[in-house]
Amino acid sequence: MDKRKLLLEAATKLFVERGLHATPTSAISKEAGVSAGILFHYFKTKDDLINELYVSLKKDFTANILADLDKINSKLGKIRLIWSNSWNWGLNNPLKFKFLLQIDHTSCSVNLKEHPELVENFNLFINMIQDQIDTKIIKEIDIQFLMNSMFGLITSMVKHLTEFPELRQDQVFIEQAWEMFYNYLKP
Amino acid sequence: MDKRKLLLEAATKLFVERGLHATPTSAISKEAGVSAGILFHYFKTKDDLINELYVSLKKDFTANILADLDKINSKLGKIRLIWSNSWNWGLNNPLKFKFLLQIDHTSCSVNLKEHPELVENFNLFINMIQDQIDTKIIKEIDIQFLMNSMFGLITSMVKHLTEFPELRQDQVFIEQAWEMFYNYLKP
DNA sequence: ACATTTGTTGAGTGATTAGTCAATTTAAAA
DNA sequence: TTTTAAATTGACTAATCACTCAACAAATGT
Repeated sequence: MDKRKLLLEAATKLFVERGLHATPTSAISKEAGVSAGILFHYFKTKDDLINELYVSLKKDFTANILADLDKINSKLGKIRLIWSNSWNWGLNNPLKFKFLLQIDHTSCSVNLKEHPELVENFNLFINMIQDQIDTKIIKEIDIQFLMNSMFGLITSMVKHLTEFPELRQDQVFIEQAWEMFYNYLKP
Repeated sequence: MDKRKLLLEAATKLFVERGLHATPTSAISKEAGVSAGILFHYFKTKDDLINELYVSLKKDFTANILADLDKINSKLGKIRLIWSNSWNWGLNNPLKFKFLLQIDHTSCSVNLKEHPELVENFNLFINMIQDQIDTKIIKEIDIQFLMNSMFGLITSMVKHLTEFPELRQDQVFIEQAWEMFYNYLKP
């Protein structure tokens, strides 16, 4: 029974259900089934909890979307894998996914650049794309822009499929959307 | 000096800058340059203010993206116009745009379906797309899914262009992104 | 001119919240 | 076993917040 973990999970659930502004720390500890005080044993402040939760989920996400990348040889295949990895993580972790989205759209003083693990994965992605541009596998394009478009597209589609699960022939959508996106990336 | 309007504008700014959870009503009235009490003359509660702000901006947005639609005859041209209208509204109203995004990604008990004006515009859009599917101008696709993908893509790109204005050859991006999306829509 | 409504103020209130802390339990080390 | 350290509790506090209200000002109608 790792109470720290219980707190983080309870927080994720409540933040997504009610929003940051309507989730007191007392509700979090109650949901986690622990005392009110222990929250401040593991986290200095409420903001600190939000921060740590966000960073840990972001790490979870980036680690997962880069999984098995070395098993693919084709350069294009690598982007394609990242594409479906992101998609699958989103569909398999709807709560975590919604929490990340929520924070990404709120001013929340979380500085991701302080976390070397994240910066490293981020650079890995950037370098990979740059290499693909250099070798003319994809067209000349601002990489940040590409990244945001890509995740923006995935995000909105995953959000929709999570809301309307009856639609889910997941893999079909992944494939179709990928084709659209690759059409855009082609030189 | 419409104090109601001043309050809404101040609220938009502060909500975007600090987030809902870190913006007390006192800060809003201070930013607006009015007394603390008057906020509750114009809005029953803080949530009520958030609600009214959101609905009014959503109306502003939908009204604008459907503007001049009757001046275009080509069916495809109509979607294309909605595309660039959305894009332009986002770029021209960055604060309002970010606020809408923020609420859309937070659980906030705002019920848009209570507002006939919004429902009407929403149906207008849906019917237009359905007609285009029927006349084989675009492919068979779940309309809600199409809508979310479309606005998801626009959203992420607008967000990026707002953050990095140096990139902005706006119209080029609008055109390129539209081509990608149309490629997806083609039967 | 007066009366009536509407807009505006800001000090005040009760409720809620983040965060503390002394006391107690549990676990680990010696 | 004894000692020491770490985890856990929940009542408590100080601060903050949403919201009220009595008093006043401005506008509007008669």
